[in-house]
Amino acid sequence: MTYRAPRGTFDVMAGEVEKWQLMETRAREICRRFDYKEIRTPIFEMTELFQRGVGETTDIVEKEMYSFKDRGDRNITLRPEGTAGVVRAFVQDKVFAQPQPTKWFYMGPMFRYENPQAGRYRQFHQFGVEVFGSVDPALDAEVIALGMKYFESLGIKGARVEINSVGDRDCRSVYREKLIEYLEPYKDQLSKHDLSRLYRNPLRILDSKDPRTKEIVAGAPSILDYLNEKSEQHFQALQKYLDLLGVPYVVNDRLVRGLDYYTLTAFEYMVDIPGAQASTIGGGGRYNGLVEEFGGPEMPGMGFGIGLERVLLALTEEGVRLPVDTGIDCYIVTMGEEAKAHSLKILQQLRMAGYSADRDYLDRKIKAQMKAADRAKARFTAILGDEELSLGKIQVKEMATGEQELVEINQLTDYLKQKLSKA
RNA sequence: GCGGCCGUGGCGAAGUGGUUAACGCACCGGAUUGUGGCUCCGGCACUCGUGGGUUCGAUUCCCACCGGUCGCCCCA
Repeated sequence: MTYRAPRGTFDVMAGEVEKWQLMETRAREICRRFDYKEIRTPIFEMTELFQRGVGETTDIVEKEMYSFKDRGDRNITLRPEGTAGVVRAFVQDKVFAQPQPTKWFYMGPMFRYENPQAGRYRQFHQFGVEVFGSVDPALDAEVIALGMKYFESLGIKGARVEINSVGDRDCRSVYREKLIEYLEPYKDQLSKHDLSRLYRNPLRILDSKDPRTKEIVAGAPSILDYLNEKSEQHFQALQKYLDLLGVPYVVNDRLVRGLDYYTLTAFEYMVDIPGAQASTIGGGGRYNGLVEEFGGPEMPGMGFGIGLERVLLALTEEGVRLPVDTGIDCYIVTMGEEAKAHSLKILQQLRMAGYSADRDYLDRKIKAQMKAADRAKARFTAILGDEELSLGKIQVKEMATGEQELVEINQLTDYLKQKLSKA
């Protein structure tokens, strides 16, 4: 084997691609119902956009970006997540000047330079939504519910959501100080990694996986005790709306997302996937300062990103039924050069009439052609030889029953139409 | 970046320091020169990830590298 797909990437072929189509179809459908329009932004952006947007101290920016210089010496990065580009588009195209809110969804590949494992790839895919222009916590609830309905529509039953509030800039800076104050005495007990985050990004220590750190963090103050009036009200209202919508959720005050831009609401979708320890299949939150950060007006935002590779894992794990290969309507078997040539015309007619049809292109004998018809799961096989051709007729065999009829060639389409509509 | 496991035909998988590298599936052909699914027969790896070493001899032993996979960190 000379070439293979780059590390952390993969090809999707027949048998698997149907699952992807299903995930995409359901996403579009749910977005239509919630009135979200699709937005497509470039797969690469200027590196600085992600540095500013995602945050300098995040793992994504520090060690996971696919960055390079293009021939014009520009610093380019393959998008590691969807929000930054969408916000950039919102500002660049001055969509903020239009009636609000703006409700968008997107779907497509994202890139992160990480070591691949179950449910983690270097090119992975996300379905995400972003809403701009409203601070109404009902919108937070709608976004969260949209994701849950998406999982439901795919037949994933075990999805749940954890929510938290990381407060606004004011209360978060107060909390940040309190947290550092609490952690400082344990300085020498923190793992080197956690220690390195103590002053740069202390909130992230809260969801550290290090066992010792976990013990220490267990006694740390909760951000929920430091929410100011506004943040507290927002969080309470969100919970009320989620209850109203019947969305099951758990409040997790240690939940901190890996991106810096979140304010107020932060949440994660989880589903247990045995085999892979990755239980998070999506996450999101509010980012009320991001539009301004990118040079737009003060304009709130809210959204999520869902990892389709992980949805796929959940789908497979829960044994969700997927669309099956239905096979073609008609396979044309021919004998002789004249018949072979004529079959092209018949094929075209069938196809234009809306039927799926195919024939042999490998000069195979009749037996092998029949075998190919069987493999193509053809419901009917039309057999054309010199005898039939001279009569202007064609043998039509129904594969399931083995019944065969001689039909006028120019009535083949009608014949199939009648037969297929009965099934 | 770190750690475990693995690397034999299109796929799955056995095997051994030494003449022809099992088997199953798939595929191709034939039995049936105009008819699929069943059956039977035949074909299908100048070679065991790559390079180096040990040896009279290596797919089998050792080393390195590459790749895959799972995990850590972190996340989707």
